[in-house]
Amino acid sequence: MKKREKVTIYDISKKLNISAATVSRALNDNPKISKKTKELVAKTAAEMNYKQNRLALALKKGRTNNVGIIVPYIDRSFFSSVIRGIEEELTPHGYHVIIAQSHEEVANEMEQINALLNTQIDGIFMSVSKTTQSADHIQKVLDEKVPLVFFDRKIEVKGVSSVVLDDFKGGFMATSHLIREGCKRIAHLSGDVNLEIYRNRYEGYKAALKEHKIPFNPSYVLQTSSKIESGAQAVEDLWQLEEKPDAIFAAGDYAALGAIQELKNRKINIPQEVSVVGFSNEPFTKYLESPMTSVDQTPHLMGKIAAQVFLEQVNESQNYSIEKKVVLDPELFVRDSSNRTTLNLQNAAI
Amino acid sequence: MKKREKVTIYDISKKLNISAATVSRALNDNPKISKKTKELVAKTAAEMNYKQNRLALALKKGRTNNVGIIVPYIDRSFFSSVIRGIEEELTPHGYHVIIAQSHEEVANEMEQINALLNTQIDGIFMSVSKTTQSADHIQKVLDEKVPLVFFDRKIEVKGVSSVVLDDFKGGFMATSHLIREGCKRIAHLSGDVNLEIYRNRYEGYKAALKEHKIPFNPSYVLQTSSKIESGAQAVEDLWQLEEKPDAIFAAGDYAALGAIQELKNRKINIPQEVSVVGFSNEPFTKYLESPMTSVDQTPHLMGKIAAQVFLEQVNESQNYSIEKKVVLDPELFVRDSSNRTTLNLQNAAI
DNA sequence: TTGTAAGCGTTATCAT
DNA sequence: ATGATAACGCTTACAA
Repeated sequence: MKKREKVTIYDISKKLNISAATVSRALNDNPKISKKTKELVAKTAAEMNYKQNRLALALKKGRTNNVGIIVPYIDRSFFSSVIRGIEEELTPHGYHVIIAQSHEEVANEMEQINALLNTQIDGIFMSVSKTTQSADHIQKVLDEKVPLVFFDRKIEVKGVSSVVLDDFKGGFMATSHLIREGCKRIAHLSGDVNLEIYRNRYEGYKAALKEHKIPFNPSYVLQTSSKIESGAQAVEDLWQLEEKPDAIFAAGDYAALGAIQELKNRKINIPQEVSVVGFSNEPFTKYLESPMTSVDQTPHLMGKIAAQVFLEQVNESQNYSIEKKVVLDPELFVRDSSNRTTLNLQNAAI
Repeated sequence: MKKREKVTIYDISKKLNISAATVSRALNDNPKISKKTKELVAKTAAEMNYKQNRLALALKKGRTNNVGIIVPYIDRSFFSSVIRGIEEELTPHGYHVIIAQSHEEVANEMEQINALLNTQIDGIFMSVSKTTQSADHIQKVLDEKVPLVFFDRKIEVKGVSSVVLDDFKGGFMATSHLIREGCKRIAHLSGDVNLEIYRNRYEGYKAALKEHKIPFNPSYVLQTSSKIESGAQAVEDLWQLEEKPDAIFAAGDYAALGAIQELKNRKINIPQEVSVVGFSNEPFTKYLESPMTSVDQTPHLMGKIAAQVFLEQVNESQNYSIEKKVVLDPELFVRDSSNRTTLNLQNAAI
């Protein structure tokens, strides 16, 4: 492949018989440069098809205007929406977004962090993997004084900002909704307890029961993975019980879908006999034959706010340890799978 | 924010009283460096928490090991899957992936291209926007001798490699399948004709009709957008006709879903009275009450192959104009929405 | 085997 | 208003 030849400010300076410094200043609209030279330089640069080499700029300035995003998988609806939010907020500020996947493995997470630090990114956005327990690898980021923002899945690290959903509230809303619909024996399909988000959804569930004076029954709580089969299995297990549940609040939409499928297998009426609520508001939930009620995590907004938090952090020049914790409100989309009473007109539209 | 201090090879060289060049060589495992020095340098580097500045390396070498990907929207299931494929193929080779969105606007596409070229990416992957007509902005990429690979949506540019689906075949397979299921009056909901992919699906549809000696009826072809309402509207229009269709092949899953919804409104039996086939195999299609038949575009594979094409291109050092056109085979997932005869066991599993 | 010095393309400091 | 020069952190001839 032929070496690609780049036009530099030196080429322009030679052609115009002026110094490279002048060209640089003219290009940067420095007030000390005469209008005439500026125009001349601009014109010549365009003619020669000059393009600024942002690499050299980055080396000089010590910042690349690149940020890294580390997520478990980029093709999950939730994560790709967050990424989109970040991209859209940051692009107008001249930043570029580098993405990396952890595949839910803390080892990959470490590698990706190192690789990103090597490329001199100006910041890192990250949603930790399921297997992340300690904060050792996170500490390296802080040591380098690279701004870090957690979103959705975080671990507690002093001095690190985060933007997360109020998962407690989400669990509380979902459960309260079921109670309002008349459900009394509400089961909970919880997620991986290693992740704070699932613990919080569970706590929200318990709090709602308590507030409505409904006794908490531990045998109604099963841990599931975010797989359809896992949700179906949970129903099988629950239906071994003497007292069957009359509602299921799943901490994830896939588990909820599996539950629905197994309930239908058993000819159980949804929502009349058993109501179901999921979590995440995955796109598929609203396209089901009887659409599923689910808690929306506002991922696009989460991305945008995470980006804003980063921008604030970068612009604060003095104190080097601002920590901002943003907690977003979840939104409950009530659909057929839990709607025993009236049709919620507000959310009936797609 | 405190200026972050970086450890350079000079810091190491001072501490060890050797030259920076030796440090550099030792770090790069240069055979001319003694084992002893290498070990010493490695140890000291680790102690001092040295991290290579890949920016300086990039400036020196003229390559960043970053590639850019431009897609209409990153949070569309198809695109995020392709991106995932590219990322997974390229990460082991030390590349990082920068993503950018065009929002289906050619103007944004141009801006993103320029921005990416400025950051000195080593290659660009791109799926053109709906509004892209000419190749002027593409030519700039070629002028800079930056490897370019189109995926899925391409425009014809001499010397540019591409990885696309055989959309003709996809349309042909879908239509032939419907014919085999006994359908005689097959309607087609086509997509934006500005995009080659939709024209090809349409051509595949026509070819299948022809092969089976089924007369082509232009009033059975309607242009739709990739919206649910658009598919529903199409059914309304089609059902004005004297001779109603007995099958619908939609060039997109959302239009197909809209069609299904409207057919159900009209109490029309699917698939017995009208069979429906979509295109893209969006995740939601298999979770529908009666899952939808759809043509899969193997996006993850498409990403991986696009990445491989790029790698080949980079490694070819001599001729600077290898053009590779890869065409992937679509895969038909037969599900309930078109399955009049037997259950296809092979694809029955989720 | 190791050291010296130039260079990648900018910008910033200090002169003029 | 403009020019000369150093510096960002690294690699790589060329010397030694």
